[in-house]
Amino acid sequence: MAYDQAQRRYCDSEERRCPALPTHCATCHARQLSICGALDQYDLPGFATLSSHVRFRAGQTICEEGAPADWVFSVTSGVIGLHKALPDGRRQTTGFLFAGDLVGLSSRIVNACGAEAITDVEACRFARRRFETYMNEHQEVETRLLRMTADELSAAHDQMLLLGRKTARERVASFLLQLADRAARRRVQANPVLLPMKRLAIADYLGLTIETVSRSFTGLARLGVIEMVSVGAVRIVSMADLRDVAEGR
Amino acid sequence: MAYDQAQRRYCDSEERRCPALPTHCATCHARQLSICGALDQYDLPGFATLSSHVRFRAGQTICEEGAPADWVFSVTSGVIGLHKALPDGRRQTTGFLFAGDLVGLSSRIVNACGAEAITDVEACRFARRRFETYMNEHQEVETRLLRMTADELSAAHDQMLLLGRKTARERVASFLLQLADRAARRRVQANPVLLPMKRLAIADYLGLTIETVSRSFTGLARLGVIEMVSVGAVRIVSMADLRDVAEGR
DNA sequence: CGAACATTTGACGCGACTCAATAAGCGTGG
DNA sequence: CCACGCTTATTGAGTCGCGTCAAATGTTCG
Repeated sequence: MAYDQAQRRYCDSEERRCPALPTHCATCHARQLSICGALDQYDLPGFATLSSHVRFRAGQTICEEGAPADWVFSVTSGVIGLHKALPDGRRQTTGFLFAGDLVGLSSRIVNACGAEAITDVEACRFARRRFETYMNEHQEVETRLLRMTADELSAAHDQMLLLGRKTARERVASFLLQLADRAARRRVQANPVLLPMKRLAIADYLGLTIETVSRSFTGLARLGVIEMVSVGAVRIVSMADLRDVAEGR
Repeated sequence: MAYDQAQRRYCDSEERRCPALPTHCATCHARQLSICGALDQYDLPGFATLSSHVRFRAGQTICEEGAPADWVFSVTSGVIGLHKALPDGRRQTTGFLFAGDLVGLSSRIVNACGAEAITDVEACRFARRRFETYMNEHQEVETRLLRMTADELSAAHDQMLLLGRKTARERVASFLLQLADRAARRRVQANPVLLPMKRLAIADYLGLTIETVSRSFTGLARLGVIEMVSVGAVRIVSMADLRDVAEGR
């Protein structure tokens, strides 16, 4: 996460989502962490006192599906995975959240999804009750949240197309494009795409098994559209070709 | 759609979503149609003039994926299907909308999904620009829309679990439970579940083919958890057993 | 009644899953 | 620096659920 000296803040929130309101979290004492464009302590007096800074180690459970939805989190660094599960243990990851994203948009009374730290994570935690009260008192926050939730919904629809209709290879190609796209928007390294999550997490997100994910990577590499730099980094040789593969053309 | 003499309105909006604000559409001259709890002409003066009443025949295209998102629709009767498609024609239906639902929640500049009339449809149409302006001026509308969008997002996550991890039989069982649930909430016939859509529309929604949908119905019937009353009506013999099948237990 | 369309059923093939073995990463300690 | 053990990733062989293609049956409506 890069510190912008000119703006005196860290810059890893997504620019598309947070075009106007650069922010930081006053409860993170040592450093000023970008929390989310939706939440601006300057425009919104008293906001900073609502949150506390929390950390999670990779693999740690942040909240469980079906548990009371007491908290809203704003990711400041690291990656969080949201997931739903069936009684027999089959699991579907519904999304990965990066710095600038909010955890809990789809929850009301109980958590719609479980959340797990994919990497080490830092986040700002808000009591949902107070968060919602504050939101109702500050319409600009509510407007911003509505936009973010609508964007999430749109992304969920894309993922439904992926899960319902795409082949394994198309899914993995689409996933790489998603990651590259998000990285570019967050202004971090986008071409050798970094994969912060393990194969299992990717498989859970794409509705596949780890073996099929692995074979799909190999297949894409043999096609020549990507090169495996390492297990956790993929060079996209041709963006256009990868897009064609992802869309089944 | 039943007319409630006491409340002087039609009652097919979903009670869960529209708990407090019974409404009707002043532009529907002959009858007072419930449009959506979020949109109340009494609390919100001038609102009625924003919309016009439109009709679509079954099978008609309401709007196309990727086209400019000029309109927001509020369904007053019938069923609308939202879908996304790949260049080669593979199609995924992302949701079915019934009376009381809004079309266009996930769209911003262009339509995130295409929309098609599954049955004959009546709806109220709003110019998106004016709708959003009005929304910004009336926070209660925005609050309601945020809730509706969050609910949609939660439903989308459930569907991702279905598409990514459930077997064909589990998907069809889940689908029947969804329909029964919505019918109950809309206070219309819920046990012999009515299927207003064709097998192809069901298949597109569940990420299957029509043949597999058909075989799954037959399979569930042979299991004894449902009975096919007709092509468009299914009796649920045991709700609990059907739930067990849907969850893979 | 009959044509057009929708649904069901059957036979078969393929893509992704399962199970199993091998290889690659990675931290630890000698 | 390398040896060792543990975790994670890749590759291979075989199976199975769902897709494909084809035919039969049911439904709708002029």
